[in-house]
Amino acid sequence: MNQPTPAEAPPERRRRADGRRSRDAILDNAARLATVEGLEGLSIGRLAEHTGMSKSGLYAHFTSKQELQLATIERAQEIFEAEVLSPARANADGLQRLWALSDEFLSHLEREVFPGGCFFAAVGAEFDTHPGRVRERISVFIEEWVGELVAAAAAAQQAGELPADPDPEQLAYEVDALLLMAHAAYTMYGDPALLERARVGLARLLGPRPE
Amino acid sequence: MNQPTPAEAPPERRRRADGRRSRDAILDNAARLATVEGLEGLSIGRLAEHTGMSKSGLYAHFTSKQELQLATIERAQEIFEAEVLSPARANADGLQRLWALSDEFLSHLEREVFPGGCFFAAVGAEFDTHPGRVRERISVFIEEWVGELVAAAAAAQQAGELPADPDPEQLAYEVDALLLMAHAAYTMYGDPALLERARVGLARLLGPRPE
DNA sequence: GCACTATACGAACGGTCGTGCTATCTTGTC
DNA sequence: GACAAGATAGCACGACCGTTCGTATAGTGC
Repeated sequence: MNQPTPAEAPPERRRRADGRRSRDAILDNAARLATVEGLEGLSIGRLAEHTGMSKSGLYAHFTSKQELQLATIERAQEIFEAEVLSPARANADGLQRLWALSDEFLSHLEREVFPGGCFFAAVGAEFDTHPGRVRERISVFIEEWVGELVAAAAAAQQAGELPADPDPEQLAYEVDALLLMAHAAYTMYGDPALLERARVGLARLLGPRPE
Repeated sequence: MNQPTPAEAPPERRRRADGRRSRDAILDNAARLATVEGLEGLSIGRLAEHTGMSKSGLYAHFTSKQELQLATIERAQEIFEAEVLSPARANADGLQRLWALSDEFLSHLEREVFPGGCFFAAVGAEFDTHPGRVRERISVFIEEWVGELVAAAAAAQQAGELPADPDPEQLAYEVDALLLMAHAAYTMYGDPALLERARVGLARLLGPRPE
């Protein structure tokens, strides 16, 4: 009933090179600005001004503000992948990777990859009370991130690098708590000592870094 | 140089009983709605509609939106005092109070005193990148809250209820991290098990509840 | 009970929001 | 080099924003 046939699929609009470049520039700015102004508070006009193009020119790349927000999340996810997940995955599964995930996360805060700290912590706090497609995508990503922590914790336990007592989910929760706190405190006060406190807490939780 | 004399102080406008009642109702709604819509996203019009009065009638109680935001923070602080700090302070200083502060905080999340979780976590995440008087007041309150945790941790250590090893600031940081995580996770997913995880983490940090 | 004034309202302001429409450039394809 | 289509800009819209103003109503101190 009303099922779209393949023939009715969107006609696969071809993209021009300059258009793709513009779109990339827009989303780069959007991902970074959203951690400062918020994903909702970021207006099309200001984003256009900041990108150096007209409001309608920018808007032509998206069918609605919500599509822009979803594309921004996707771009932020790519940045997070490149800056945190990918380097951490270069480490062996288990305790080493768990430490690497934490260290890379804290490093991306310190390097201020996003001016407003962790993108997903920032927009997650904004959209946790706003049901819809945007919130859905954010929460899915957070679940994947937590899953990554849980998997590393479970591997560490199976390798005997960590005691089995707090189950992997609990361990991931406590690690994530320290990372979230580091984001919140460092974004609010800007003092690197507040990142170091998270590292101290992690050492109490995981023991010293392996190797 | 341009120093205000006492005579120039604001003429102490007298308040009527019904006006005070209206103002209280406005701020009650504002404090709760701000955890959902955000302190900036909450518009005068919607707040007025939600309170059952006209936009201009509501606005007459404040000289600007920023004054309304500051008054809202003050009201939220009173609520937090009544729902969390005051009951916790009924406990003896030291480990007992540290546990009470944590439990009362988690309880106020579970009872949904604010629909968007912890007021100061929510608006703190919104304003951490917005310098100004609003952010200043929020950060001052957070410092006071952390100070309360630090003081209780220090007292617990001096009473020999906790090892002296992680200094009180570090201990307070880790406790606060679990509480912040509980707020974020519970607000996003609504699962009480996510509050329980914080309690488990606290037990690993502080040992079992005393008495 | 009267005079005073805090309170509340309706209307309107300049501005910005997201969103369309149309025209004009610019790029890639044959 | 012509031509279809993508990219961008200009303009305008209705809605809502914070804010102001004039005015009617009603609580309070004398």
